[in-house]
Amino acid sequence: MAQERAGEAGEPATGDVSDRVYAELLTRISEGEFAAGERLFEQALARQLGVSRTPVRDALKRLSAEGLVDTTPNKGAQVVSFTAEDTAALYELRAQFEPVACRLAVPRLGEEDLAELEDLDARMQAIVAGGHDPAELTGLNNAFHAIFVERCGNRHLAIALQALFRPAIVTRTFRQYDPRSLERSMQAHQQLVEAARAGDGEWAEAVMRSHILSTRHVTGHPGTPDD
Amino acid sequence: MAQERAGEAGEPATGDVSDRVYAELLTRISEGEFAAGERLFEQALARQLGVSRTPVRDALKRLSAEGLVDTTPNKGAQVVSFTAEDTAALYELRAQFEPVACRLAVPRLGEEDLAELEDLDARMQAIVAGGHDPAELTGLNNAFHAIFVERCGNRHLAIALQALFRPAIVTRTFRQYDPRSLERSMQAHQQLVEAARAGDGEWAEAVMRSHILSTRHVTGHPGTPDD
DNA sequence: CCCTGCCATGTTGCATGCAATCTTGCAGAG
DNA sequence: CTCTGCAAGATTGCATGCAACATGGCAGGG
Repeated sequence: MAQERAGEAGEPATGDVSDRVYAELLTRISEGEFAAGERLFEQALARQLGVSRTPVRDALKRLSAEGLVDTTPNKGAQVVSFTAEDTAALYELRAQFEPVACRLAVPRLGEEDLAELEDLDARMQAIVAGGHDPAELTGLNNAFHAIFVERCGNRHLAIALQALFRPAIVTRTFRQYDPRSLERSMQAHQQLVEAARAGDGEWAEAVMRSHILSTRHVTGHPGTPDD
Repeated sequence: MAQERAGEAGEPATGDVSDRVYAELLTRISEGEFAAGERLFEQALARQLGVSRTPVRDALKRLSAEGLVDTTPNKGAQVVSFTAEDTAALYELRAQFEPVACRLAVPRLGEEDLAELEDLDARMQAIVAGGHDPAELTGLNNAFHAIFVERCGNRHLAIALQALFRPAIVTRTFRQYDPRSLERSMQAHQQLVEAARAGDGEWAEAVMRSHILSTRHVTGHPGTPDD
């Protein structure tokens, strides 16, 4: 859900079933169904998803390349586990690089992208207004941020940035959502949409930077919202 | 040849044969044996390397995730081809980020790493002094730069940076080596080793930045040396 | 002569079988 | 009681068979 877009930015194109499995595993990881450090067995997943081991294997390899699972030669894959320092560093890097991607992307956004941003924003606000479902919100938020990364204009920068950002979906699950920060994030998203509509990359960059920084120092304790 | 280190930084660990195939394809691509845009057929490569299609498939997927080959759903993989703008942007990003990684890495380098840096530097100088073999030099240079990236202290930053840098090995093959820039690069490498020995991250950062920038503006024409 | 539709070939993608390796539990010696 | 060695189970990694899709050539019609 929300990751069902065929080609995000990297080279996701593999097969048909393979992509389904990948998407499934991705959402399961992001929704916290798999604990950090939990081993992922090919055969078990294959049975569960009603497919062969091959596409599962492919998906795990892909997740491994993206840094979402660790694989050891003859032992298989397990969900990454982060130390507090890792998480902090991750946010630090994000705060530095994502705004840049944002600035680069804004002038390149088409009407389609803008519409999607608005749609995602609206859906997130709807969730916040009603009953909170953190998992679903995480997915939408990822999609929201992904748009800027994907459209930054340089394939390899996009790949590199996604390598940085994707692991965050693992850490995020372990935090609660506090209403105050959440509201602030929603406002930031709205402002991002506005800046994007205005085609003002620098504005968007600034908003994105403050958006991320605002979540950084609360990292760990009371709970960061979706950034 | 220089890529034979088991685990670079990302999650390379797969199998035994699989890694061999990956390394082989990587060097072939970097040495320009495969033209840009050339299709890579699984079966053909499998026959050539005396293995099954499976490890070849794995290796191609890995290269795809790293942005070295493009894959289309039912068509397979082909070597990436860059526009001039892509290459320029790549160097731009490199100039921004690699020095940072370098600064972070230097304080973390152990005696072993320093020795390897010196060794690589020495071997590159030997090649320059004798008959030039650009291909071999490229491999050594990649290994040299990789050390800084790998030791930067953050796994995910390392992955992200490698996503940026690895594609450069494709573009580099298409340039000639001009003695003047080459000499300058060698000096930069030496200075990097010195800075690393001194544990001076900022110095190393500055050297690395100028090192990369010195190669940037000649990109395309007369030929950049190995950066 | 050019264009369109079909058919044959080739290639990828998925499923499955087998061997090598690692892990886990137990038995036996100290 | 603890530690070591072994053996059985389990899991990954590699090889191969089969079906689906894409590509290229050829024939037929305009």
